[in-house]
Amino acid sequence: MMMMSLNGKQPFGMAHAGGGGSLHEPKYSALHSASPGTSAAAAPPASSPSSTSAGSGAGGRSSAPSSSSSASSSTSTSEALRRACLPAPPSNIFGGLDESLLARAEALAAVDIVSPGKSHHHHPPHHSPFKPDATYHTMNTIPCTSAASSSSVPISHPSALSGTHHHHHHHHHHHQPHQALEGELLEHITPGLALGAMTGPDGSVVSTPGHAPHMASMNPMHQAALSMAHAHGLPSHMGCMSDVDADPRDLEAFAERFKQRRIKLGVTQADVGSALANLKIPGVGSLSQSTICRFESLTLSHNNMIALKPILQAWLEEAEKSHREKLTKPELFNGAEKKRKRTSIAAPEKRSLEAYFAIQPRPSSEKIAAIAEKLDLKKNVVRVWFCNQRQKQKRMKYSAGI
DNA sequence: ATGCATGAGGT
DNA sequence: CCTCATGCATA
Repeated sequence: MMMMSLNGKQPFGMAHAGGGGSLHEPKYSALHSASPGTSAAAAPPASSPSSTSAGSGAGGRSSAPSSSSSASSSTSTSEALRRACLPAPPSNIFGGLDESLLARAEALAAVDIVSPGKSHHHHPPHHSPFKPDATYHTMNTIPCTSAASSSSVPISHPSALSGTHHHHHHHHHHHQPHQALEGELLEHITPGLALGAMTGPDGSVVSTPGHAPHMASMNPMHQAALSMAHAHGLPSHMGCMSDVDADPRDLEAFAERFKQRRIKLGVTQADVGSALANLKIPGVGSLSQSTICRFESLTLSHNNMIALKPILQAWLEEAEKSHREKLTKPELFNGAEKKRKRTSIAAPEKRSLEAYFAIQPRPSSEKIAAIAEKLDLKKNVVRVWFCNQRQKQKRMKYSAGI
């Protein structure tokens, strides 16, 4: 009974605090909508070349100054470059692959070729003692002292703006690694993946999150920034920048400045995320701590970074203004119960997946199913894993080598 | 700070 | 089913 503060925020600049306990109200982000590939609609608010976007726009923001489909990669110089830098040996199927890696992948691959006509009784000697995918969930007993909830602005407009965009697309042929190889050299390999795995890192002991009520010391100014809700238009000068600045270097610089100033204001990443909704930027709702974190660490796609920059910049300006004025308004937070499961893929399985990924980043459904069965994971889990892996491979990070 | 997940929008 | 932008749940 007496939890005064509302949300356990993470200690500022740092992270890793169980502070995750941040309970925010259901945030609906309207900021969504991606226009992959060729579409080059403007990002969020500022950029939109067409005035119409603002009014209707809401949900639709798309970015993509450059095409992004993996297939057509060369459309944008920067992106192509970026990707080229990533530590993923794309072409060398065997050339630069380590043997150990290959071995694992092969072992894995063996699975799918085994089934067809032959005896498919390749049942694993013994796989992990327990389901690798310990899908655990923790009851989220939110003791949240729900305060007055009110101004939740779930600006959710499913509408998408698809404006005129120049798009040029030349398709690239993509030679995909022959899958035949698997059938050839992998057959005899023994799937020893599961062996010697159990003892490993996969403690799988998910003990209690143990969030300590670590809120007691709040900076006097800490809340000031959270609530600036002036709906005044953003500085007009923004209109031109969001559309054109796509330099990773600028983004990197901005991200860093952003983080530093944010910390200076005593605001957590989660705070920023929620506060974003208070800026009544059309089409912009709140964002999660994750996203803010990723922005700061540049672990977002290039397009995403570009799209978010103007928004975060706007917030920063507002926050600093408010801070100066020492405007203090009551916080409004709310908690909602949400549960979700996060399957944890054990180390050995993960290694196998990685190995396989090195060979074939985009396995077919059948293969995925086979892999899933072999690793004793749900097919969907495997599929999602591959999706996420591809995304990671693509994300920006210190890829700004231009 | 990250791993796995969900969903929208496109093929 | 994929890609992308995001987010919950975690370590």
